[in-house]
Parts: sequence; structure tokens; C-alpha cells
Amino acid sequence: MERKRAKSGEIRLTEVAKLAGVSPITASRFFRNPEALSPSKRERVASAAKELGYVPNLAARALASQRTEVIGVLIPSLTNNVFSDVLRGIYDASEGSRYSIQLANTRYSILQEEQLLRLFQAQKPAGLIVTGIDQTAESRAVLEAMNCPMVQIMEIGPAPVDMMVGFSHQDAEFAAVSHLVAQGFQRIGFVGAQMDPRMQRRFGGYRDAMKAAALFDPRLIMTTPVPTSITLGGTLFADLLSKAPDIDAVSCGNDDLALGVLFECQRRQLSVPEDMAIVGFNDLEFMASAVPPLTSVRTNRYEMGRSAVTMVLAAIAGNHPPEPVVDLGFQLMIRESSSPRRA
Amino acid sequence: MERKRAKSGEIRLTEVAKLAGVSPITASRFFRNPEALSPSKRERVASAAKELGYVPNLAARALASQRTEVIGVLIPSLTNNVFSDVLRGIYDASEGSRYSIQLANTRYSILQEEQLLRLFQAQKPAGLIVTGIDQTAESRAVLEAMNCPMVQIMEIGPAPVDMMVGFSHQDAEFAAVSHLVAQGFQRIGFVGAQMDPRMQRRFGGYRDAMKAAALFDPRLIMTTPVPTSITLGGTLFADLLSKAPDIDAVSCGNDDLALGVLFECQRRQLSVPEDMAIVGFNDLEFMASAVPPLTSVRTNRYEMGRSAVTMVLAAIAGNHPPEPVVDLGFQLMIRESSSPRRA
DNA sequence: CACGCAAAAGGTAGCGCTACCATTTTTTGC
DNA sequence: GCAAAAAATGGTAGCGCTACCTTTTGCGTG
Repeated sequence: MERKRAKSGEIRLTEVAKLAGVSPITASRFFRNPEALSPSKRERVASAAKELGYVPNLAARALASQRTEVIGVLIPSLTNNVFSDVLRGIYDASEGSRYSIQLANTRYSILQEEQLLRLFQAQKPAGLIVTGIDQTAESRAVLEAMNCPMVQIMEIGPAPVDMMVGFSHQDAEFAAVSHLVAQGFQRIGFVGAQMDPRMQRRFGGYRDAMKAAALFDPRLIMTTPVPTSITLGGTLFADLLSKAPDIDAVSCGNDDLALGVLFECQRRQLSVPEDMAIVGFNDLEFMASAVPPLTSVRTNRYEMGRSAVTMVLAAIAGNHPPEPVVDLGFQLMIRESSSPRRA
Repeated sequence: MERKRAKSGEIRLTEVAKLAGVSPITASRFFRNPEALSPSKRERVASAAKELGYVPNLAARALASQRTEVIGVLIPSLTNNVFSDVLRGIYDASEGSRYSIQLANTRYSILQEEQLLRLFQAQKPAGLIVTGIDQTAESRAVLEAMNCPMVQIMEIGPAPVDMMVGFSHQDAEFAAVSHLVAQGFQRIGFVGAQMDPRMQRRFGGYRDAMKAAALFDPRLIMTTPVPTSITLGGTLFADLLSKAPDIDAVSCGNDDLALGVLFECQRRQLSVPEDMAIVGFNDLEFMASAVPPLTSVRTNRYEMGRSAVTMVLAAIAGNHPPEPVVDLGFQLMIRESSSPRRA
């Protein structure tokens, strides 16, 4: 009668403990570290919990223990296939650990990122995985204040907040364009969309490679801030052709654009690679099965997700890796679409 | 000196209240319902919170208030483009509401789904969005016990746990195959992968349409439980051709397979649609830009995500929709790949 | 100017769990 | 066989916030 607050009506740990004939704290231990109990009590608590259908209250647990078993993941897009591979690696690596993944989507917005970071901060995750190295000063301050293991993925750079795993987009694109140069192509165009920092750095690789070969010409460049798509690849390529009809190859900022370019070539009866060589970036699954197969830069996205989680888990367990920055590199996958130019 | 437990060292609401010169409960109200404060106190609390860099403790809030502001989302795959559109709709619709999305990935595993549901149950989400209508009895029991608004998406069926928004995969595939029949194709193959329940129902639509036209022949069918991919589409199509060389059209269980089939046709110098008609399912972005453009069944995935969130939010606010099952339908996008057969 | 009423603000007591000891029981070594 | 060490178990007191209720304040009215 004197109850001040309506009970939730759900089974609590105390009820389980009572049925099992142990103290609440023993029951609590059962859920966190069953080995600490004697086999008989362990058995009793297990069956009591099952009988009552006990579901632990995570909020209470988090409040009392001052921590959670959540790893926060911040990525800029769910639509982009690149991230789905990373996520697969993340989910696979977290499987079997007690940690669950909390995913948030910044939609390429730096402000959204700040906001989501603050939300994560309020949740006190055990670890954090964030995309890229271009956080705002504000975001970086939040990250540093969060005091949990953290990995920046997709890129590598000089000043990790904590850890990093990625590769150099600039070097990768440099390698792709240098390959085209080595194959004998001269008027090599660049098609780019969604000019986020990673795409910018890829463009930097293109620019450097072209300058190194004394082939750089701003008229060969066609970019847009619009989000990437296959259709857009065709459009940009068409625009590029009208600006520079003499191009003999195109380096695409990503594979979607490359496929769009291929379709546009088919529409215009341009044969690939005889009339137009194509290289992409990321080596998504369709690149190898396209006709002709398309050259691309393979990036180790799945492995990136896996490593990030592994590093976070190790750090949570107290084993911070000795080398905080891991370069996963890339592989140039040379296929028919960049076969040497017949002289 | 008598402290039993180390304080977390973080700013608490009490500190903010003290600095603002109000009681803790008033400060609490500021964060939940600022309008309830007089303008002067509102101002004072706001600046105190800012000055101290206060971050609310969500665990404590959830424990005290017995609820969270999280909508749980359970999907079977992050790799499949179909779901990324749904997710985009979900994120867009939740934007601006106070609710945040907690995403979990079942990886097409029913057991994983059960486990994740139990995790959600422990978190007491304010609402839930789950994929499909094929939950285990166990999962369904958990769903029913959760006592929060819930939408099943992607399909519609007779017995919603709470609400549903989707369309009939069987009817959609029936329409696609009937279209091929109407165009004059007779030996229409079916290529399917990842034979989950949704794919099974699509196959049912194919079977019914073929039987209705007296064209059904089990030799025209090529399916595999292997996860879907573009490459796989080519492989399955090649297998199908060796089993039934006389086919004149293929209906593909999804668009990735359809693109794989197109590439395989290009490799074999089969012209589409003259030698081989192709239809896909979902109408992903690349279908319209392929050469030739590929016919597909457009499914309203983005809208599905949006509607699901809208319905959950309405239900949380107490306005359960009068009609719990929403059929978003589909549109047959007829393109060149299924142009009428020349007699 | 007292009165009533609504709006604003505050006091108190948990929400369900676990940290931190203290205590009891069991095992081990000689 | 006994002391010492180790393992298992229990009691108490919060974690930081909000629900519930009470008290105070502001303001129009007879």
C-alpha cells in the first residue's frame, strides 16, 4: 500500500535468487562469471532463471557497473557497398565476444557525426570504431574525452586519436593511374563523385601520377559532389567525352562509376579496352564478372572491419597493440579493361 | 572518507542543478520538457549544463524511467542492397524524432534472430522493426512479450504480431513472369539463390504463372541456397543453359542475379532480348542503366522503411493505425530486356 | 486585499543491478 | 591435525536519474 512507484512487473534478479535459494549477488555473478560459482549453485540459478524467464535489465547493469558491452560503430553510408563489407567484417569479428555492435550512420555529414558521437558518449560504449580521419575539432574533443579504446578505419594518417586501420587512398589511386600510364595510355580521364575526403585523396593520387608522367591536364577531370551511383558514372563520362573527346582511358573514383562508364561505352559502341580503358576503385564483386572484366584496386574492407574489432577487443582486455596504426594496403587487380594499348 | 564506491568523476545532473541554483528535478525537467520551466530558470540550467559540459547518463535515465528512446531494427543482411534502401528510409524517417535507431543483423539466421531479440528485450526499446514474417515460435513469443509497438516489414501476411508493411513477393513475381508470357516467351527459366522464405515465395509466383500458362517445366528451374551475387547469376545461368538449352527468357529472383545473367549473355554473344529475355526483381539502380536496360519489379523499399518508422512512432504516441497491415505494392518496370519476341 | 487556482519548483524514494568489502566454507601444505 | 591460503558466498550501499507527490509562487477575481 505504501508503494511509491509502480513496479515494472518483470522478473528481477532478486526473484531468481530467492527461487534458487542464493543471495542476489551470487545470482548476479552467475550471469557475469558462471565459473565463480560452485557447480551446484550454478545449476540452481540457471534453472531458476530459466523457469522464471528472467531477462536482465541492461540499464540497471550499466548504471551499477559504469560500463556497457557495446561497441559503437560510426559509418557515413549504408547504401555504399564499400561499407557493407566493412560491416560484415565487424559483425563477424564481434561474434562470439560478449560485445554487441551499435551502428550509427552519419550520412556523410560532419554535424551528424558530432551529434551521434555525443549520443554514444551518453551511452558509455566499451569501444568505438569511426570512419575516416577528418573529424571536426569538436568531434575529436569528444572522442578524446570518451576514454575508451577507439579505432579510426578506412584510412591511415599521422595522428590517431587512439588506433587506426586502413590504407592510403592516395597511394592506391596513384598505383592505378601509373598502371594505365605503363600500359601506354596518355589521355587518362578522372571521374569522381561524392567528393568526400577519401575521394579527394584518391583524386590527389590521380593528379600526382599524371603530373609524374607529364600527362596532367585539368580538362581530363570530371567530378561532382552529388552522391555516387552507376547511372551517374555514365552521365559524368558522357560529359567528360564532350569536354575531352580524345581521352583513351578513364580512372574512376569508385567501382559504381566504373560500371556506369562501361555501360555508357557499350551504349556508344566504344569497345573496352580498345577504344577506352577503364579502371575502378575498391574491387567490388561485379568488377570481375563484367564484360570485359574491369581492372580495379582491391581494398581489404572485410579485413579492415575484422581488424578494427579485434584491436578494440584487445584494447578493452588491456592489450593495446604496440603499433597503433595498421596499414592494410591494397592490391591492383589487373583485368582486361586496361589491357595495353595497341600502338 | 566513507565513500564505498569510486565516483565516475563525470558531471551529474545534481552538479548542473547546483550551479544553476535549482533543484535536481527541475534540471531533469529541462532536458525532457524545457517548456515546463520558466524562461529564467530554463536559461540558467541551459548555461550551467553547457558550462560544465554535462552529458546525461542514459543508463540511469532508462533505469529510472523504465523506458528508452531507441527503436530496434532487425534485418537479415547488410550486404544486400535491398536492405540498404530500407535502412535509408528508416534513418530518414527517424531523423528529427527523439528516437535513435539500434540496428542488428541476423545474417539470415533464425537462431541469431532469437538471440538478438532477447538482447533487444533486455534493452527495452520503445519500438521494434523486424524483417519478414517467418519468425520461430520462440521469437514470436519474445516479440509478443515485449509489449512495444512493432512492425514486420518486407512482406505482408495474415497474422501480424502488431503491424506490417510490405508487399506480396508471390504476386510480384507472378506479374513479372506473366509479362514474359504475354510478350510471347515460352521457355522461361527461373534463377534463384539464397532461398530464404521471401525468395521461396517469389519462386511460388513463378511456378503459378507458368502453370497458369501451361508452360511449367521443372527443368527450367535453377536454384541454390548459396548467398546471392552477380557472379553467381552468371554461373547459375550457365548451368541452366546446359540443362535446358532451348530457354528463351529468364526470370531472376533478384537483380544481382539478373545482371550476372546479362554479363553471361554478353560473354556468350547472346543478344538480349532477341536471344534471351531477362527480368529481375527489386529494380536496383543499375537495372535502368544496364545495356540493354533490364526489366524488373520495382519494390518500394525506401517507402517501406519510412512507413515502418512512421507507424512505430505513431503507435508510441498512442495512435495505433486503424489498419495494421499496409500493402505498398510493386510496379513492373518494363524495359528493353523483355521486348516482345519476334515471331 | 484575501481567496482560489494553475503553473512552477522541490523533496523523497526508489528503478535493478553490481562494487566493495566481510564472512563463511573448502582446500592445501607440512 | 591444524594453521594458512584460497575459494565461495553474502550484506550493504550506492550508480544517476525520474515518478510521484507536496509545497511554493504567480496572478486574476470578487
